[in-house]
Amino acid sequence: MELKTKKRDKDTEEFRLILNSHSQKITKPRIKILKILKSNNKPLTIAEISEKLTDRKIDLATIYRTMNLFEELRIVNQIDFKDEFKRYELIYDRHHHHHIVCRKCRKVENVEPCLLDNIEHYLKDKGYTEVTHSLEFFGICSECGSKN
Amino acid sequence: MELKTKKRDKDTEEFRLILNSHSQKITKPRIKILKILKSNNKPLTIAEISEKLTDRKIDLATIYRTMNLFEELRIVNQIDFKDEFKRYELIYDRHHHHHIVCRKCRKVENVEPCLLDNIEHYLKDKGYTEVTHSLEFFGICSECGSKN
DNA sequence: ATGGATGCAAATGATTTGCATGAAG
DNA sequence: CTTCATGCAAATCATTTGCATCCAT
Repeated sequence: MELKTKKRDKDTEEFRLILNSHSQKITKPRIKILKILKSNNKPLTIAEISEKLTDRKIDLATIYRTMNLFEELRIVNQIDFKDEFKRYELIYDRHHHHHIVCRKCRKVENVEPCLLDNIEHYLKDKGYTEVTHSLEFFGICSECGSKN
Repeated sequence: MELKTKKRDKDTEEFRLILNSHSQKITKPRIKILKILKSNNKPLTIAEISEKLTDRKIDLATIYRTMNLFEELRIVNQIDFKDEFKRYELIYDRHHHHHIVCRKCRKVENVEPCLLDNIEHYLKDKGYTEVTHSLEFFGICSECGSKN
């Protein structure tokens, strides 16, 4: 309880600084959404974010607007798992990584090594600036594979 | 004209074989859509496919159903450029490549080298099967960059 | 005070679906 | 002939938008 409160305050402080550095207003919905994103280790859909708001619900329109803002500010990354939902993940404090998604059970794991810096350099040589990339893997995980 | 007809017939023959090998019926809409995908070098949206149907229009519902079928059969790849539209590209006859999309003008170029086989092996070692990946790059192209 | 964020309701727009008809094997 | 694809219209559902109100600065 004591620990939890401490951690919460520390995160809040961090999020206030981030919003401030982008000249954005510090509001309850924004802080709450950032906390939910931080406490989850996988990309979340809008619906999942909404469900995790246990206390007071935030309007869906607000969540959509907030995520669009965060994406523009590059606070979150929009990730496509080739289903019908867009997913979002915090990027400000994580080292760059990717995902492997099971085509059957939709389980998500992180893929740590990022070996794409050389390709990004190649593109920069071609004249592109602000180069980023989006990389996701898809497969059948061992549990789903053995169940056939 | 003669050449064009020849080429058309050759493609048609190829597409008939592909559909046949998946026990799928050979229909005019399917052949037409495959031809459009083949004669374009970049991933197309449903709307773009529809526009390119100059002679007789195919119903949008049919295009959607066809693309969903082709995706399941792995005849096309669904590609996400982080805008509001899904895009589709033929995969059966191309060597694996990726894209670089300009964030401003949305120009698309191919990125040829694919250096990800080592990561796919790593994932297979972890127990995943049928591993594929989806990789797109985003940046500002030199024209858009100089225009500022 | 005041500009921007939120909530609510309504609109939008891509995608899906039900059903009758038509074409493929 | 029988199954399945197509066209059309209607439905669905994620996402956006307009507007009045509220809150952060």
